[in-house]
Amino acid sequence: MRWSKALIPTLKEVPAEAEIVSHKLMLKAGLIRKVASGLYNFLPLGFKVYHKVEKIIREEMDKAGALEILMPIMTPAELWMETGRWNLYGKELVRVKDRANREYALGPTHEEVVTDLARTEIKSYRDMPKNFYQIRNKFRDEIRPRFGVMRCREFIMKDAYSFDRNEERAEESYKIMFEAYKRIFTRCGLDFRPVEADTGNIGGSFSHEFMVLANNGEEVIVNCPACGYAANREKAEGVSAFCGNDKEESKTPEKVSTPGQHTVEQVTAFLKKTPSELVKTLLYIADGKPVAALVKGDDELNEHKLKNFLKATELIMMTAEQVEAATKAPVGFAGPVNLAGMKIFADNAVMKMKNFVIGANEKDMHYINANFERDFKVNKFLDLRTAGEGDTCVKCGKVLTALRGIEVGHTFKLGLKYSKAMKAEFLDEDGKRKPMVMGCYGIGVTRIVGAAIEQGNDETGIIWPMALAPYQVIITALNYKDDKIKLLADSVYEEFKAAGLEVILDDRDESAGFKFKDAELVGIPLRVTVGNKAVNDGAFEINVRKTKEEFILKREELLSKIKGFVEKETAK
RNA sequence: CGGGGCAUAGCGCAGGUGGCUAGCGCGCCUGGUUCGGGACCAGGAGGUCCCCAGUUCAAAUCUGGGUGCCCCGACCA
Repeated sequence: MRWSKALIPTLKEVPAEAEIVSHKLMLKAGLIRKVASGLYNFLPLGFKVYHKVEKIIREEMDKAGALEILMPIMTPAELWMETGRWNLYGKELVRVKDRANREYALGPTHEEVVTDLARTEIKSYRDMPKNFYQIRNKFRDEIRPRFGVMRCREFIMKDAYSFDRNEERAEESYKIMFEAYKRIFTRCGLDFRPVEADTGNIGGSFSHEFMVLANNGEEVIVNCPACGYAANREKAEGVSAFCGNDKEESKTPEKVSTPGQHTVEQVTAFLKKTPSELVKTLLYIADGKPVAALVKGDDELNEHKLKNFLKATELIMMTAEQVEAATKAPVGFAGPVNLAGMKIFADNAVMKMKNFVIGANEKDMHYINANFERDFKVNKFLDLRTAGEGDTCVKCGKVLTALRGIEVGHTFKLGLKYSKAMKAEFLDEDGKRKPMVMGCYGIGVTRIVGAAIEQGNDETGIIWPMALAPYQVIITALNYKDDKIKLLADSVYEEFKAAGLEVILDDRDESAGFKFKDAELVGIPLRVTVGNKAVNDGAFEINVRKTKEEFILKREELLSKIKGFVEKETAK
């Protein structure tokens, strides 16, 4: 490609809308342009990178035995009703009507559609295992699209779905995908980590997320450097550093006045205690029923854990009015004593506490020296708190750390959730009809482009991993109007092209500095400068974007050295 | 969904106490000079001042309503 013929609209100033570095650089380097909130045009350079990611994914999926198909974006409501997700998915589902007023969802994921396909086409255990995948646009009406291509309303996802005759085979399929994912992200040149994750909206028995490690990541990963345990914060387990004071003598409970003290910090400071000596009572409505959750004052309740335990489809914190109705006291004084009409669940860390502070369900009043059993009953102790940095690892007992990550892939072992709901059955060897055991596996293809930049950049611009770079080499022809330089630059360009290198020739009538800056911004891994030094002395300056190394090559060694470098840098 | 902010040329911004032809930098076009780190000179093009209504002799500017975009929050006991 000749730069003069391309469309690479680099910017000196970034549009004010961009917040994080990858978004800024994608705009600045002319990779994307916004159409509306959460909707982007991919310009030629950005789309080239996208294609590189897509190619790697397709190669690895095919190698893993998955079968590429194409399913419609517009999917009939009836399918979604079969699994109940027409209602469950909520506002995130983009719904459209056709001229006959029939309803459709623009697919946010395709479990219903593939399961429908599988139930008609897979009839026997002999037809399995099967793994269908597609690479397509997905639609999710996000509450808040943000960070450019990271969280979009329309994005491109690779989604795969496996069908097996039993649990064991399904686990094999899962493992095959897990390994394929590791290869995919490795080949993309990303620093990533698979972590245990919550199953969320998709459902199923267990899942892993593939996180690209980055400071701007939306996800928090709880990680044990000692044993390798790693999980999404939504799911992670950890033991609170404070382990309780259950050896203490039980003291007499006492109602104390705490006028105007609402928050944990206020109450404990007022009573000259620490937050870890207080148990906070959080009130929720779970599928219409009130529940109370107790966690230590300095811990955070993990709503995912509570929701999963209750098997609730909806878990909403009570409004101030609901709290008043339930506790007969304003918000800030809720406690577990005499809390009528609801079940009380407490975090494991609370179990060992003694003589703690709780709300008294009375305006401006708290109890001190409260204890379990004597003062109130707990229906069940379980892991309810959000784990974090400084906790003790449940696997090995060492200290946990926290990392930030961008979720680029997610694998789920679905089990029978969809096959049962949609009657996707097959005839097994024993002549019995059985539901297929499913797995599903997603990769955010467009998101990988952003994640790669988030991981590879410096003050001058993007630093692409070789495997994702839109071009492997840029030939910067200084003063292309000069016939000698033009002739020489063209000959190098043609030679590289013929040798199969992905090369762009900067033949624009711009100053040297301008072209160097653009090459660095756009992040081409290798730059060959053709100027007077090349014409007069046969000295071609090579610049390595990533390391800022600089060296001089002779004309005849250019191709082989450059080619060697590209091959070495491309992860296999 | 709650809170906050912004909206003026392709991008970044100024103007705003109502007033005459709406500016600046970058980018863009023409010509010339330059040519190894975002060059210089001269000339030029480009605007429904987000939209609708109101106040007024007069609205980018004041008032009301709407829309779009961005940020924060949705962990409060």
